[in-house]
Amino acid sequence: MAEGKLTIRQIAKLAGVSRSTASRVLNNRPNVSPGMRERVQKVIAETGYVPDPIARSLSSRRSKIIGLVIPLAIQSLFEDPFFPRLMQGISQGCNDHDHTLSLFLFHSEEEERKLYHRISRNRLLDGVIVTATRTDDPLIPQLIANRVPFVMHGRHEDPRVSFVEVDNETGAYTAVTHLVRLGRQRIALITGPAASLAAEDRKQGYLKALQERRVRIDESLIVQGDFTETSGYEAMLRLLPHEPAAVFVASDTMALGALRALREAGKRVPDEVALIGFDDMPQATTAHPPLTTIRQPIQQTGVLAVEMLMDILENGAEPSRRIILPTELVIRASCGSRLVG
Amino acid sequence: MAEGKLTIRQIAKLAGVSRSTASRVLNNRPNVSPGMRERVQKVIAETGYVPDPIARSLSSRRSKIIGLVIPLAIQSLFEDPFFPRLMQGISQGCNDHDHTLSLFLFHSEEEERKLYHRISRNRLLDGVIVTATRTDDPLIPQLIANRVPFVMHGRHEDPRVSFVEVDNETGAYTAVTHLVRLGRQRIALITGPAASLAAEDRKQGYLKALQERRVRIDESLIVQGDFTETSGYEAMLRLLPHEPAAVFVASDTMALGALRALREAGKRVPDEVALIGFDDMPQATTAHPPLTTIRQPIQQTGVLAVEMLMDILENGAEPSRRIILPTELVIRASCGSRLVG
DNA sequence: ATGAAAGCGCTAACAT
DNA sequence: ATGTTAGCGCTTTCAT
Repeated sequence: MAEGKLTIRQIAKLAGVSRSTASRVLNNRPNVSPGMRERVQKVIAETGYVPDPIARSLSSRRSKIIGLVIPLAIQSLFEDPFFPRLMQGISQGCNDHDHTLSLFLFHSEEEERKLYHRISRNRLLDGVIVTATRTDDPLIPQLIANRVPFVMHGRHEDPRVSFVEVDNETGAYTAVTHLVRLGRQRIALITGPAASLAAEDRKQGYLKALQERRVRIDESLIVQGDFTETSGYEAMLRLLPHEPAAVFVASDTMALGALRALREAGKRVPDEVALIGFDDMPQATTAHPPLTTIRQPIQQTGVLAVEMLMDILENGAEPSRRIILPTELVIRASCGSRLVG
Repeated sequence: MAEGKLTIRQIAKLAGVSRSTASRVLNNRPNVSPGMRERVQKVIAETGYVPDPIARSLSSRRSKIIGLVIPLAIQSLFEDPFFPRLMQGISQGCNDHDHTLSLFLFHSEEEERKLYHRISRNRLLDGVIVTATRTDDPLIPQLIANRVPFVMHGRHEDPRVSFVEVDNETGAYTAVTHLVRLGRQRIALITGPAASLAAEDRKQGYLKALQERRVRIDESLIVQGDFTETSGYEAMLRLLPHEPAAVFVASDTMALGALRALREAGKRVPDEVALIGFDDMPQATTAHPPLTTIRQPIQQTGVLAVEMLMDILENGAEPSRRIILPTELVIRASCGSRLVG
């Protein structure tokens, strides 16, 4: 079976056609007679031939590889269950569209700088998906300057940037409104890092919900975390002296931390303090008590990010695209009511 | 600055040398006079030229891309904090060795089959890292048959397979011995899936520790989980009627589930039931009570897997390599003693 | 030490 | 509908 290396030349020879014809059937292109097509396909099947993607890339100028870049600035979050979900979605999108996924993580600023340069100037990647990062992450302008097609996962303020995100503000608004309707006073907020637009949007949703209900904003009821469990724990500790009756926590992971602080302080949830998280991670279900939360379709955002990128690859980056997906309130025990608000 | 597309030809022209010379300095090869070398380097720096990796790959037959394959069989575990850690290690290894990492996940058996075929026959990847999977995963023989250099993360029984793993048996042995020394009777085991060699090795360690102390093995104290939190919970539920005084749980994630079952059953940990997990995940520290566990150097195994693969790439796959890393007992509150056994 | 030239395996424009 | 041919951008003999 293995007569010489298996190249399109071999296939063409074995099928008794020219390389172009072999190439045509390989790429499912028209202008091949049914008989020829079948003959070539038979040879391909028999030999198990797979065209060399490198050679293909060189001549077609499309590598069919896209990069997923997770900047250093948010790598502390990489252990959050959020990422596996996102990666599953992105991987699925890639597989669906017959592309290979490359993953870029960094372990020092120097490494990041070096790879940012490569990613933007290299022609290895057809396009890039960048996860939400500091708004001033230098990768974004670099990608734009070098005309590398890319999509952000999470919104970005530059109007030229295409992104897919989730309606964080409305999600947070829904959560807080739910707490208000349940009659909770003194609703606190554990927010995410200041540099995160998602965190910022969730904070806006919180503020909007309270303002709409004419509730005075109490700054001492707003503390900042960084999306990690520990930061949720510490934030709750700082909140405790101010006696919140409810807390909207900007991520489930932080909510788990808050829950831990509450348990150690002997506070009953939801009786004394009601809690609502954000994300709807698997752990939300098994938490004690189970966490009411705002579900966001993470995996789907991954699939859509790939789809958006494919669209850009085919039709150009302009005009920029935006997709904003809705969230959903999932009521469990931690908010003190199974009533839908 | 941008006169024509930036190719090695341009660089050579700008530096006033031939392409060969430009190529030599690009690849840090000898036989270039210092003066020439400097001139070329200057041009490269000024233009920000990055050689096209695709063209490079085609002519050098080395893509500098390695694949990380996570088979469908274990994708339910992909949300375990284990994976981000592993991926960070592997990514670090790749960056250190100037290689790109591609990630392969699957979402159906058909997709897996198709991609297995490509991965093995494609010359896109220089090599592959495969995470521990079913012992009969068809990928392994396919990679061998097609002479694709690869390394397994987790041991494999085929003697031709190179792998890096952790000393699971000794780790488990240490954990159980610790429980014995603390005077616990009726030490139970929550094990991982039968198809997992790591789970099997941990079970062997459990058995060995008990046998060595002449403790009778009680089959009703051995229940199987699948490494997920829920399975740990359910396993503990099944264990409860048999009144174990201690449980060695084959992963921290399952231990968290066991802890939940224990809490709901009103059992005090460690007073009534002592617990030791495996992995030393971040959650082990913040669990209630904090989890005594067997720490395994996950990230390091990732780095080493890449290093082993690089070695194979340079020096051939034979003889097969094996690295087995030691584990470490980390004593916290859940085992009922801070005494080192 | 340097350069000329032959590929690497494929796609795509062009010719038939 | 099919075949011929010229690259894609680089590495790598082989001359010099």
